[in-house]
Amino acid sequence: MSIEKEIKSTVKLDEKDKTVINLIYTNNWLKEKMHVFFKAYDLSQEQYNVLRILRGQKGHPANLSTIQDRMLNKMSNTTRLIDKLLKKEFVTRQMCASNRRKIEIFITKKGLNLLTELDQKVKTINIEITKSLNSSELSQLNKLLDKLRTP
Amino acid sequence: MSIEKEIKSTVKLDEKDKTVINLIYTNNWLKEKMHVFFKAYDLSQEQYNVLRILRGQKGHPANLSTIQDRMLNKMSNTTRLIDKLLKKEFVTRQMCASNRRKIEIFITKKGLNLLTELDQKVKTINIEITKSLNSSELSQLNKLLDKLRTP
DNA sequence: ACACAACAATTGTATATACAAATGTCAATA
DNA sequence: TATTGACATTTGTATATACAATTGTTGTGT
Repeated sequence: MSIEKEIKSTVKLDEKDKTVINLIYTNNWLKEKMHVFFKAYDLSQEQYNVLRILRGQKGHPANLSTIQDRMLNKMSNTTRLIDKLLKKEFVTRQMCASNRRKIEIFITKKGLNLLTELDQKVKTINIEITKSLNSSELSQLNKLLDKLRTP
Repeated sequence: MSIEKEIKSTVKLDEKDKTVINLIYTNNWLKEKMHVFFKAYDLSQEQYNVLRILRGQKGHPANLSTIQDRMLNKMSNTTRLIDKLLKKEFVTRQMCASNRRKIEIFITKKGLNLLTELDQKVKTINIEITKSLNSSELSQLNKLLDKLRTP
């Protein structure tokens, strides 16, 4: 359904306004789906993302500022997010020997196992989410989103 | 910049995964811009949206469930959001005479004045946000987002 | 008229987010 | 070698979000 019908707009929106509202609306639609998915694992989207960042380190530790840098949501509180992952034993933290200001964070075996389990399921949900677009439309959409963000 | 460079991904993503991440990433980029804008007015995005819904009622009241239905974010707590708007005197509430379960919410003159002031500025920020895309790209993007959400 | 399910809104509670302030550490330089 | 500014993280606090439970009201069937 078109975004105008979807939000029952009483006024005609121009294409720019429509795009902004469409992005917000589409994101809520997406967030809802992701939220339902991750809830079953007692994990937030951003926690999952951080675990993936840590796996991407391939055995090397990552410190908090590196993680924050790569997070999708730059504003969230990284310390407390890591606290949650620690409590679930998906990561460990230790002081950096060469620079005691820094904290090194590692993903644990348990964390890696969770990711392995999730890999397939995330793949599946991403297929489900994008099922209405064919591959040419997907790459078009990616191109347009990238271009939208160019400063 | 392409989403893969942007998130410094260490693995090659397929187009579907890339689209999902791109949507999340783009939304955070957008949310950040909107947040900065609305902060100056001590208003959240959703509060602004609710005021617009109320203006769209053209003098008729809206009750809570109607508002919730039209909100972009279906999950937020409408009662408390209205509380905030009440405190700022942008809306009034009164019990519905014919059905005392319902609450009728009206936008005040003060609320309408704020919206009038914001109309121009929102237009401006939406132009700023979408400045990298021409009008054909904008309508393409809208079409793709609408299609993405088709069930 | 009474019981009861459905409805509409509110309240409670746990968690997440945003941002400022504080703490501790390091590096540069006077 | 003290001092100062920058850096890295943590803590505090206010607000927002998610969702369950509660309260009060209405419509319906018996």
